[in-house]
Amino acid sequence: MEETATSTECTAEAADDAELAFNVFSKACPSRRTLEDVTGRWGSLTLGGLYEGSLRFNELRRRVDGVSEKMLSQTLHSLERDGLVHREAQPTNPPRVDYELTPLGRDVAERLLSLIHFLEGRMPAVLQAQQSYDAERGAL
Amino acid sequence: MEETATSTECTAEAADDAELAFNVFSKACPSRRTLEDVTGRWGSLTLGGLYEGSLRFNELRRRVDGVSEKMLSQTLHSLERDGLVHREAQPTNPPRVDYELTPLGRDVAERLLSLIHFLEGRMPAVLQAQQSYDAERGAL
DNA sequence: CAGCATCCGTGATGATACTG
DNA sequence: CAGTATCATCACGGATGCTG
Repeated sequence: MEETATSTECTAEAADDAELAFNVFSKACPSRRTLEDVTGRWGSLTLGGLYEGSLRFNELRRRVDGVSEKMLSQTLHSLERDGLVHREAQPTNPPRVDYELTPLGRDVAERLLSLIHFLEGRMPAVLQAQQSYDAERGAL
Repeated sequence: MEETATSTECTAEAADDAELAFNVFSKACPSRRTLEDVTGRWGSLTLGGLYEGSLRFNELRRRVDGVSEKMLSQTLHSLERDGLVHREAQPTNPPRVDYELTPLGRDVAERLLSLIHFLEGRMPAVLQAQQSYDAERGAL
C-alpha cells in the first residue's frame, strides 16, 4: 500500500515523533476517537466544568446545563477511560462520588478552556458574521 | 445584575464582560452552537486542515481523511457563516474555489491545534489508560 | 472540479422508569 | 445520591445521481 505526500502515518512505533505518529487527520488513528471524546458535545463542557475543582455527579450535571443523566454518565466513562478524569467513590450511604481531572485532564482542559474563553469573547463578531451571511442569503 | 456562583448569564448586553455574557455552559447561549461548529467532528479537522494555508475543496477533502463531500460542504458553510472561513470562488471553467481561514478563524484554529497536538503527543498515555480501564472491567 | 438534492440506515440523544 | 436499563426519535452522516 503506497502513501502519497498528504497521507498520514499512524503507528505507536515512531516514538521519536509521537505527534506525527498519531495524526488525527488520519481516519483510522485512535487519536481521532480521543479528540472526539474531548471535543464532543458534552466532553468539552464536562472537562471545562471540572477545571475549577472536583464535583459530585449532580453538581456537575447542574453545571453543564442541559446534559441528561445518561449522557453525563456516558461522557464521564469515556473521559475516565481516556485517563482524563478520576472517579472517587465513597461507599457511604447515601453514596458520594467525586469526579476530578487527572493531571493529564487538566492539561487538556486548559487548552480547551483557552478555546472556549476565546470564543465566548468573540461572540459579538461571530454573531455579526452570521447576520451578514444570513442577510446575503435571504436577499437572493 | 447579580450572579451567583453557578448561574450563567447569556446576553449581548454586558459588553464589559463578554466571556460571562456568552457563557457556553448555559444551554440557550449561542456560543454553545458556535463551540459545536468549531469542535464538532469535522469542524475541528477542517479548521486544522486550513491552518497551513488555503486549500481547494477536494484538496481539503483529501486532507481530512474520511470526510464525505456532503459533510465537508456542510461544515464549510457553518464555519463560513460563523466568520471563521473565507470562501473565494473564481468563475473559471473548471471552477476553482479556495477556502482559507479568516483572522478570527486563525486564532480559533491556533487554539484548536494546540489541543490537537497536545493530544497527539499524549496518545501513548491515553492508550495505556484505556488498556488499564478495559482490563479492570474485563476482569470483573 | 465543486458542489446540491435525495434517499435512507444507524447511532447518538433524551425521556422515563427502576435499582442500590 | 448516583447511577443503569429500556425505549422512541431524529438528526447525523454516507451513498448515489445530477448540474454548471
